Amino acid sequence: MGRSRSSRPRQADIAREAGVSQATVSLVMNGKPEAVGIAPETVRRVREAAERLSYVANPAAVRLVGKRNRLLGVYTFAATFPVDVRDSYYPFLAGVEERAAGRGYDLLMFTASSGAHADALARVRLADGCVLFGREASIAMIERLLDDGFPIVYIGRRDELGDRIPYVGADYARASAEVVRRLAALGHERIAYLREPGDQPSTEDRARGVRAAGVPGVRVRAGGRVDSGWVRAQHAEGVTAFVAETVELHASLTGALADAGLRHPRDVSVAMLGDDVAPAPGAPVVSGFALPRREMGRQAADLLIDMLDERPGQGPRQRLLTCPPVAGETAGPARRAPLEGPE
Amino acid sequence: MGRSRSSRPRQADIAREAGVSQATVSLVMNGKPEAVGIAPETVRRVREAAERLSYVANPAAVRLVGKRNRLLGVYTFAATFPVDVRDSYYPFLAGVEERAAGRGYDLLMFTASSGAHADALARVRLADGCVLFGREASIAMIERLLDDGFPIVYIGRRDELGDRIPYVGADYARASAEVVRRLAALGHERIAYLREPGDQPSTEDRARGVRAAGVPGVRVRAGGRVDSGWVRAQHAEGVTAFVAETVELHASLTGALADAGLRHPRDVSVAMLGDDVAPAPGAPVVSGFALPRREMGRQAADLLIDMLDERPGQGPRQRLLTCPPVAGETAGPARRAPLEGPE
DNA sequence: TTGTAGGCGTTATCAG
DNA sequence: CTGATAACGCCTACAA
Repeated sequence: MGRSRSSRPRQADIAREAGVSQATVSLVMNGKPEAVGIAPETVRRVREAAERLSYVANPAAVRLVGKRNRLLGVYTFAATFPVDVRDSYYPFLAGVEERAAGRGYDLLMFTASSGAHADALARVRLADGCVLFGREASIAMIERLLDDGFPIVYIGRRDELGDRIPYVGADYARASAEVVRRLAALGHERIAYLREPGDQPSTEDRARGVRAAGVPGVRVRAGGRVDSGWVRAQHAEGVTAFVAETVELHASLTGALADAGLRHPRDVSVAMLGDDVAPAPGAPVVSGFALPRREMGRQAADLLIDMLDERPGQGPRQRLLTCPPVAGETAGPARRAPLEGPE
Repeated sequence: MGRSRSSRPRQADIAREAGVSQATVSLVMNGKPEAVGIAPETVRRVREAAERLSYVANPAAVRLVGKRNRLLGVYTFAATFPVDVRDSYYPFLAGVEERAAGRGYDLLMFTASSGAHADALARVRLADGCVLFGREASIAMIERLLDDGFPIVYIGRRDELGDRIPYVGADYARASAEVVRRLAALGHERIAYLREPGDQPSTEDRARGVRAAGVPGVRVRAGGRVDSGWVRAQHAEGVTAFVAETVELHASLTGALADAGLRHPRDVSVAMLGDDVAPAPGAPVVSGFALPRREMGRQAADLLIDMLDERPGQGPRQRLLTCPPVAGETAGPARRAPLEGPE
């Protein structure tokens, strides 16, 4: 008996069944039988035999010989925030997956368990190329991958490596400027802007946008959580609008506002330089702008696959997508500060 | 110069670097160097070279020789709904990922474009095992995997294959019964139940639960979208509550109710046999129950990894998790039907 | 203690 | 159209 039972059929088994050679089976199964000039009758016999034995090519063998695994890596630089970043991560993934599926790639998601970038540096190479994202990227790791000629695309702008690294980012600067201008148009003259510490491009870009808005009364606070004392003080100084860079800062801000007894948008306006992917049920839509996450994922995957398939890249290797503004419910017309006394 | 740049390093490359044979590299990398008796000095040299080149074993090659590659597969039988099922898919994925990360596995997500399940399910064998999910599973293919002894775990109950297939499902029957009983307790005597056509376990289980609730005035409608005419007719016949099996049916139902000028929960009550993962902003919380998606993902991954690592399975191979009820905002006390005339 | 050789299932290239 | 044969990258006896 040919193959031992319980092991799956190989091309050799089909060949025997159909009375042909294994090479013929390979040719038939690869879809180009007539191109090579194989008798229709033979093709039929082979196909039948394959069907009968319910043959499927061993993917490991196929990929081994193809020198490509048709795997698209997805690596996240885990953030250190308490909030589950995973939530904001899936929309990107959806976009990547959509394109990968369309172009015949599977996704290899590297789990951020160890967080040890050293190990990651190697594991990432399990895939043919890799989409990277997350603030707090390890530039050393990225540089190393680039040096080795390993194909990567970053989701999010990265300028640390000049034009060496392909990316698909969001135009934070422009969108942020618009947010501030909208607030100004609503009559807000003093605006407090809460930014993250550090110098990640995503942070710097937004800061630049805020400055570029050209609204004079903007004060900046870089750093962590805020409390009711701080917001009360700001309000007392005439601040009528708060702009938080991230979801985390926004959460901190709304908490502080609530503690301080300030309602928004009634007493003050609140905006965010981004959006909230996983809003609490019943929470108001935050004013700000939306990240085209899915589209970023799509374009990143396309860019990467173009590189892998050695296609002539259709577009630039570094792209910034525009972010649609979100009017939201947390910002409204400015109301002259605390002249009314409590309640 | 050894390998061409941009081609991933192989054991042969390391061997050259370390001045040993490729076989030695394999022995060292497989962790049993001292068992075979390799000089510590040699081991060190090999390890260093591997590190320097960021070596990782080619998963295809590993699989071809019949060894594990610590990749956990994830495959979704994409539904054919217009609504993006992906949304309800990520919470499961999050659970799977969490456990995979914790136990040292990376995730291999198999993508299937437009019902090409045959091809995709063949590729699945590149992983050590696979978590499957989605309604509309292809039983034939699952059976094939089982026959070949390929480790799989289904997320969702599957009874088509008896006890051959391990799964982690939700206890739809019990949760559904509770939904109906809650409506009854609110005074609803005539309830219209909209179920999907077909005989998927998830559908049948819920139907069984609805029957088991023991509420006499329940009428069933199996099939697609409903319109305002239908809901109006039901209402006229004294139906005061509607139960939709799925998000899709629920969406159709609320549309029809709006068209018919019926408000819920004021005029009629609405419940769902499940929850809405991606509710529209500002949409009310739908009464029904929650699927413990993340936990299902966790347990499925654990179950599968137990099989892969040949651990003594901690629990049963087929599990049903209970679904916490969700009071929601769409169901309320019954209000005697349309005796009040319009407006 | 280390190297050599055979094989996993497939593709691809030859000369027959 | 068919055999034979050489990769692909890795593992594992078996030799030395």
